[in-house]
Amino acid sequence: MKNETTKERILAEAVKLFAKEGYEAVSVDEIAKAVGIKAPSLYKHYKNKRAIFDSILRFMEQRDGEQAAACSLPEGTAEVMPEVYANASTEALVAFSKQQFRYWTEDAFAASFRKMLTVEQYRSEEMNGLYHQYLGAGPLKYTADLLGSEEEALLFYGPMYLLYSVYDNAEDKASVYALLDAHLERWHR
Amino acid sequence: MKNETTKERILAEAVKLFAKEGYEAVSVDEIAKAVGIKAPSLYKHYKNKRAIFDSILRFMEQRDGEQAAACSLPEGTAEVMPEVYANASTEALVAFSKQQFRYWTEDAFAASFRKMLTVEQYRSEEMNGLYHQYLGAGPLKYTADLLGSEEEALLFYGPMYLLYSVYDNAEDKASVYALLDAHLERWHR
DNA sequence: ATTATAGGCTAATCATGATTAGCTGTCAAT
DNA sequence: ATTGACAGCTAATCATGATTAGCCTATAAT
Repeated sequence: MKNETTKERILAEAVKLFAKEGYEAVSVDEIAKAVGIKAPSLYKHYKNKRAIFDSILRFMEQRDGEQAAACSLPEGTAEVMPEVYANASTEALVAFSKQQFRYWTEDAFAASFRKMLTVEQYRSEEMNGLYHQYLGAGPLKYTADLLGSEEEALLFYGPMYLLYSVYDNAEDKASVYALLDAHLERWHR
Repeated sequence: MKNETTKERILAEAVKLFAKEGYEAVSVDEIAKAVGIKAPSLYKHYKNKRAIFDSILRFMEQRDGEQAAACSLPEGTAEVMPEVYANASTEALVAFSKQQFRYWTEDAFAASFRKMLTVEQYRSEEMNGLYHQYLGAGPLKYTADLLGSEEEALLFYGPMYLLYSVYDNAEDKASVYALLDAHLERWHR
């Protein structure tokens, strides 16, 4: 066993390709080539192309669980646990948001996954749901619950959401982090 | 000749499909079926599949030119024409933004085009450029020029940008317009 | 009336892409 | 030393998808 197993390499290369081209547009051959093996060998690790995609989803789901667990912010919605929300400070939201942004931009797998969701979001109900859970309505609603206002949430999360897109294209990534920090400063008070 | 020519119908159906599935994932057969003809007949109107895609881009480019011309806001960048920018009022930006939002959501072709750019944005430099020109860094920079601050621009355009995504999923579209209006109100002053 | 064109159709063609079959070498455990 | 699972490879297979060829009909212009 190497530092990274072939099965993992396939996942890593596949998510990169799916992010760039979209699931349908990527051939099994392309994935295999990226990994450095021949297409039929892929089938020793995954039942078929779709299974690779599904594994990416399951892998991320698991990762997300860990990420959430390692973080102090409450899970669930405000309706179910209002008292917990009342205590959560805006400071914590800011810190959490900064961490989330770094996660979705700096972590190679997460960054590819984010792009993959972006390009797959309109293909099915399921993908649409995941996109919103991770990047769209999900974080927005979460923020709204914490800030107690949908409009405030829009003002808080909208710029972050836009910065993902800016980040992906920026020559100078540091300047984007500076913009993010400046934005988040507004909520320090 | 009908109200809408076959050639136009092809464009309309194709952009819808490309928005949902992505260019590569859509077969010529699928487009033909949506139009109500057989695949080979498509070739009487377009040289090949790529030509349909290119026509969509050119059509939108033209449309955009008209849209911009019919609008009072200045074209070009602040660097080239600072005096024009100094005169443009925030009121005008708000009005323009509301119009833009309605355009990218209510106009069927524009809405599909927006989604198509979203799902194609990572495939090539060209698509990335168009995505940002129409929806990402373009409007952001434009806003920054008018407001004189990148951070303000983020605060202004970020929420709008997020609302496109919210809109696409909303059961109740009117509530999204309400949110947009509430957001834009902030800049009335 | 004749004819040319536009636009639709069916039946190839030809390439690509997913997947399977079956062979082979490696390596750990017997 | 032997063996079995693992992971790779080459050579099919089989379906789908883009595109072309060639035919047919309506209709607009002569």
